[in-house]
This record gives sequence, C-alpha cells and structure tokens, in this order.
Amino acid sequence: MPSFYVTTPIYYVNGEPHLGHAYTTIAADVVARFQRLDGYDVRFLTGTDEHGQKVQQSATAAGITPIEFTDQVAAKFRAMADAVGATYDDFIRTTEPRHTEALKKFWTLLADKGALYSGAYKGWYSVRDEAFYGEDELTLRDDGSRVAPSGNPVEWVEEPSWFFKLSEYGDRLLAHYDAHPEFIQPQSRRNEVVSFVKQGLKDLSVSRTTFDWGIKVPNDEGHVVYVWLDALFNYVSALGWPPEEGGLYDKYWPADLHLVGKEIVRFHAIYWPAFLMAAGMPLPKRVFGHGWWTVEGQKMSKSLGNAIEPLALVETYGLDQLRYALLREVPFGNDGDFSKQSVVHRINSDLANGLGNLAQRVLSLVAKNCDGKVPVPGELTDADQLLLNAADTIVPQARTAMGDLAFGKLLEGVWSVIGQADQYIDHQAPWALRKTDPARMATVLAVLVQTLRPIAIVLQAFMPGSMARLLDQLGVPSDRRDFAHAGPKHAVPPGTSLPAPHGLFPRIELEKA
RNA sequence: GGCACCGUAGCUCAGCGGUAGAGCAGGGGAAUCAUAAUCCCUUGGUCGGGGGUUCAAAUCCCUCCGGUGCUACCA
Repeated sequence: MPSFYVTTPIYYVNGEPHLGHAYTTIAADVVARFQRLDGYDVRFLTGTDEHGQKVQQSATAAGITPIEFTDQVAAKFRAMADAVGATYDDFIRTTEPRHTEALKKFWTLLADKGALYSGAYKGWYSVRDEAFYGEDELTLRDDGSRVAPSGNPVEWVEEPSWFFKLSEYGDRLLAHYDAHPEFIQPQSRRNEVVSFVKQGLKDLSVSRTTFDWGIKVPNDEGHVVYVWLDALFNYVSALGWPPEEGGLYDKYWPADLHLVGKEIVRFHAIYWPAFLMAAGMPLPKRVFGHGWWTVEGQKMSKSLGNAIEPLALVETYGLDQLRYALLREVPFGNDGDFSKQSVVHRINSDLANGLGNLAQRVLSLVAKNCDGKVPVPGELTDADQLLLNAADTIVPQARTAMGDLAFGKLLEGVWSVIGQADQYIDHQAPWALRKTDPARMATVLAVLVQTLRPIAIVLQAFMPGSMARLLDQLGVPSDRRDFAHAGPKHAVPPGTSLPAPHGLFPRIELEKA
C-alpha cells in the first residue's frame, strides 16, 4: 500500500487556538481522509511548538512554570483538533523527551557534518520591539543615538551563538526548486521564496543564550536551540529518529505534504530543506502555504478581540457545515473573508437546498413509492446514461483536483453533478410518472440513487459525519465506502431495504448564527 | 526603493491569441416529490487607462493609474 505523510505545523502555544489554526487542521484532515479513501496508508501529524522566549514570558506572567503553562495550552490545541474532527495519528509536543532527545542527536549530526560553527550574533536590537534591525533600517538622531522604524531606541548587542551554514545552500536550494516545481505551492509563494534565496542567504543563528526555555545544545549547555530548528524537526522526530528497521521513519519519510500558513513558508521551504540537506536526509515532497482569513472584513487580532474560537464555530454552524464552508468559500492558497452572511448563505444554498434537498426528495420518493427499497431500473434512456456518466467522473475528477489541493474546484465539480441531478429529476418528474408509468419512475429513482452514492463517497473526506448518514440511508455497507467501491459495479443491489430518510443539513437562520 | 502578483457582470472569481463565461444576487415564468427547497427563461461587462505587435488581444509587448505580497532571526 503506498504511503502518504501529511502534517500541519506544530502550533505555537503562546496563544489560544483560533480560526486560522482550525483551518489548517481541517484542510490537512480532508487530505488525510481523502487519501485514506483512495487506498493510501496515511500518516497525519499535528502538535504543538512549546519552546522559546515568548512562552517563557507568558508562563512567568501567569505565575506558573513553563511546562505547566504549555501543558494547559497544548491541551487546548488538542481539544481544537478533536473538535474539528481531525483524524490525526499522532500529536507531538516539542517538550516531549522523544522530541528533545532526537533533536539533540540531530544537532550532533549537523555538527559532525560540519554544518555548524560557533560565533557571535551581533546587531542592533530593540528591547521594546523584540526585534533586530539592519543598519539601513535605522534612523540616526542628532544626539548620535539610533532608533528603529518604530521609533523605539535600539542598542548594540553581541552574544555568542551557534550558526548554521545556510549561506552554502543557496544554489542547491534553487536547483531543487527548479527540478521540483511542485515543492513550494502555490506559485505566488514559490516566486517569493525563489527571489528571497536569489538575494543570497546569510548564515543562520541557531542558538540562544538569553533565555533557557528550550532544548539545551549538546556539549554547550549555556545555549538553547533556536526554536525553528527545534520546531521543524518535529516532522521527523515524531516518526522515531534515528530510524529503526521497519519503523515509521522508513515507512513515511520523506513527507508528502507539509501544510502551513503563508507566514511560515520561508521556514519550511528554505531552512528546513537546508537542514535536511546538511544532514544528508531526503527532503519533503511539497510545502503548501495557504492564505489567511479576515473576519467580517477585518484582520484577526488580539487588540480587536475578534479572534474566533473554533469550538464556538462548530457549535454555531455544525462541524461538517463549517468544514465545507471553509474549504469551499475560498481557493486554497488565497486569503479569504469569514463573514456570517456568506457562511450561512453557503451552507443554506449548497448544503440545505442543494445536496440535502436532493437527497431528501429522492429518498422520500423511494420510501413512499418503492416500498423503501432500492428500485429496479429498466432500460436506460440517454438522459439516464448522461447523468450516470457524470456521476462516474466524480472520483477521477476529485482525485485530480486534490492533487493540486484545489478543494474549492473539487467541490465545485461535485456540485455541478448535483445540479445536473436536480435538472434531471425535474425533467423526468418521477412524482408524475408514479401514476402514468411506475416502471419508468423506478428507473429514474434508481439512476438518482446511483448518482448520490459516489457523491457521498467523495464528500466523506469533507463532511464525514453527514456523509456517513447519507451512505447509511443509501444502503451502502460500511466496508464499501472507499473510492475503490465508488464505481457503478458496486451499486447497491435493487431490492435492498433502505432506512427511513432523515434530513441532512437543516437551514440556518442568519439571526441565529 | 527592488522583485513578484493582481485589476473581467452588483459580489466572488474562471478564461490567458480566434466572435465575452460561471456561481451568487436582480427580473419574469413553471412545477409541487422535497428542508418554500427545485426547474426554465432573462437583465447585466467598450475585460483599470493609453499606446504597440498581429489577419485576429482579457489573452503578447510597452507605459500609466490603482491594489496586494515578499524584501530573514530572537515563533
């Protein structure tokens, strides 16, 4: 069985989970479920990034130890992943021994390969901005002092640091991007990364001495490892590393897909492959940087207090509805706006009025007029065949769209078949055939039942709960719900008794959202 | 400032050399199996402005205007 390894970033625990985190996790989960349905042996990893100065400060501010603090927040991220229905196989925390021990070995490997050296980090630092600035970014005042673009004072700081020889990897990275155009997606992010690397790379400071909440550098314990080196390695440490014979690493590395927000593409597309090159390890196959959500047209921010809690969204809209709306509304990779109005509209028109209504009208006609059994089809007309053919293209087209992580396009394709089915049922009018030609009515309903099946099978990746219910109502056995069983050969046999139909997606009133 | 991308119907976007498209919204009609959901018909754009290449340009080139992203570190 071919394997497929997909990851979310490990989320930084210096804040509560919000819509952005939920979005990445949901997208990764849809990929994971889809690949499983398509016969892959999937590994889906998520987790939390728990080291660094900000976490240490937040813990201090809360009056607890860093590990107490991260225990609390990590639990919230795990609860978020569960709440959005994520079927992760593993949840890694960078404070776990399996990670810290592996990372120390990785550091030692990098050192042995000559990729690290000891030096001093120097620069103009603004305590208030918590940031270093380049000479050219500063303004020289009349009194000889320098200030940052923010207007805050800066001071010259020198501290001992370990460096990674990032500068040696520019050409190799560019060659890799060139040989593997799909390595960074979407295209716009790829362009940015390429131009960044072309500007020339400086060596990267990979240790810190000014705080101690981190993984100690082997043989130099006054340093802790730079959080990005620490964090990125989770993708490997979670597989068990150094590898054991027949272990997870052998099976799943290199990763097929690192799903990340656009703000951290650089770390995943430059630093991470450079680290791996230095260690002589294979590179992940793809890094996809998705866009950001605004809320009702405004940027999510702490100061505005408009960050949305994923749990509240699930409560308001329903889990499957939320998952659908997020992935349908905006092309993956683009930024989007999350507004009550558009989400409610999307859910009502696509789910309640579209798929839900189609399923309900078909299944209730079957229940009332076919004795609640899958109808026996007669000879097929051109119109019947046309719809069945369309249904048959759903899985292959979905597979193509998923290859590009084009969730929106994938769903659009499925909905175009739903639209065709709506046209078909109106033109055929089985409710009229009931009296004039019952055999023809049975054929029409049989065609519709067969059309709904692949629709439900593919959509399981997006809306697992409701599609399981739909497949129950369609009489599809639970071991026949993968893509291998989506074709017409595996249609539910005529005469199979079906359960009483129930509505799938209630309409949502805007005022209640 | 440099580099990249974008500007197409009221809205969100597709098309990227061969007589302007989709979804939603708006208008009119049909049907009543269905969560008043559905179906049919329809209004609507000099494809940001200007110039050029071409038999032919949203589609290629130049330029201007407007917008967005990136331009490295203590996440």
